[in-house]
Amino acid sequence: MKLLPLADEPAPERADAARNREAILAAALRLVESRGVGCVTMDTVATEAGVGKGTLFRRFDSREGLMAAVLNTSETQWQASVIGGPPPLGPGAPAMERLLAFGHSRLRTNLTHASLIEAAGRAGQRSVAAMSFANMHVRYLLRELGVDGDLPLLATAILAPLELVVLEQQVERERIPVERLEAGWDDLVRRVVG
Amino acid sequence: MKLLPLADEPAPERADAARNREAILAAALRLVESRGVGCVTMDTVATEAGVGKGTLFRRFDSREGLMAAVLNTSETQWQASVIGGPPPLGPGAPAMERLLAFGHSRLRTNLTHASLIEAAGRAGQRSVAAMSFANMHVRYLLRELGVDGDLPLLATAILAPLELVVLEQQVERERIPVERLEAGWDDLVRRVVG
DNA sequence: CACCCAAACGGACCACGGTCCGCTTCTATT
DNA sequence: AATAGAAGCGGACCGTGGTCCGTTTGGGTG
Repeated sequence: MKLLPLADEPAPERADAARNREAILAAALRLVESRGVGCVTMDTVATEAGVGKGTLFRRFDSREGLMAAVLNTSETQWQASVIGGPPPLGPGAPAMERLLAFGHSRLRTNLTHASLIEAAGRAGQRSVAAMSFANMHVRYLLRELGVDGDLPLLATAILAPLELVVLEQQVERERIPVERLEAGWDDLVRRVVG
Repeated sequence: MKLLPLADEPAPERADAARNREAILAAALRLVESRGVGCVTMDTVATEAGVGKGTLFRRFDSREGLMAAVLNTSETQWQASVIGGPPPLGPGAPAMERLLAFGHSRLRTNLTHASLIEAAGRAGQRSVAAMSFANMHVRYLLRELGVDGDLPLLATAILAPLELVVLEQQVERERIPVERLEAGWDDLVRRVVG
């Protein structure tokens, strides 16, 4: 007899499903770093993973979804180093130093994973993890610094210039060197923190 | 005898080409506002404009390019009202008021044309007109306000939270009402201007 | 162990963006 | 007006993302 779930649990995953998810993710990661995001088709990933194309789409919804999942692995590592890594990015340094280190790190990370982020598109942004974590962390640091006001919005405002769309405009179009972007961001932060 | 062009002129447009460009743009605009950006295919536009598909792509490079061109028409109108419209958006109001009005207007415009902007993608951003104009205008107002520092970067930083990617996250995901976004932006600007 | 059915699978199929190339049309020149 | 050749045209064609549905498989039940 089956027990009725009281709250709707997220539906347990069947064994083969889990195995396939792993295989797909592994194949995708391998292909992406071997031939570059742009040259990885869904068919290729499916073949490489030894599954049908339908399976890819059931698991990850879309190409964007798959790329977002791939991106998520490195994103998770990064989050770990923010939460528990060495200062000044990790805990142990004064809030202001941490905030600046955070911005620089985020800026460079975004630039590094540019093509993946782009390929992940909206799926990447809307993944609860990515944006939400950064915002929460900045909010925390701002509070620590005694800033008052609408912290969620202030955090977003500070984070916005680090978004890939903005960075790309500046780096590619206007040929601004990364160091200047960092300096500019520091300036922004100091003005906002006051 | 043909006179050699001293500087490379942008190559004059043949009459039929110009006619077709008009027809395509008109058809695209009509289709976009009648059935929505998402339901407009390149084939449809071609048919509606009475030209071949190849012609579309020769003129506008890609779907993004076409959408960017469509977007550009309203963008141009908007720019006109910033340059020569009634205050506080247009000239005649104190710089701070103008700056705030500018932000609000930009915010609402971006939200209004959300789907088009998205469809225009990178082509929309990189169009020299759009981003470059806004940045230049903000720079001008900041200078007017006696702000010093790296004005191009400061302007970008102020503009960044008004980018569609950021706005959508806040409006759709976090259900933040537009009024609060405006207030938040005002706060940001005041902190930056000091 | 045999049975069942919901969940998962997979690959044929479709729609759309984008390219290619042989043909047509414009316009400069005499 | 005739001509030539460049610029433009168009639609058959291709690759890829995404869907659909008949078939297979996992794992709970008696």
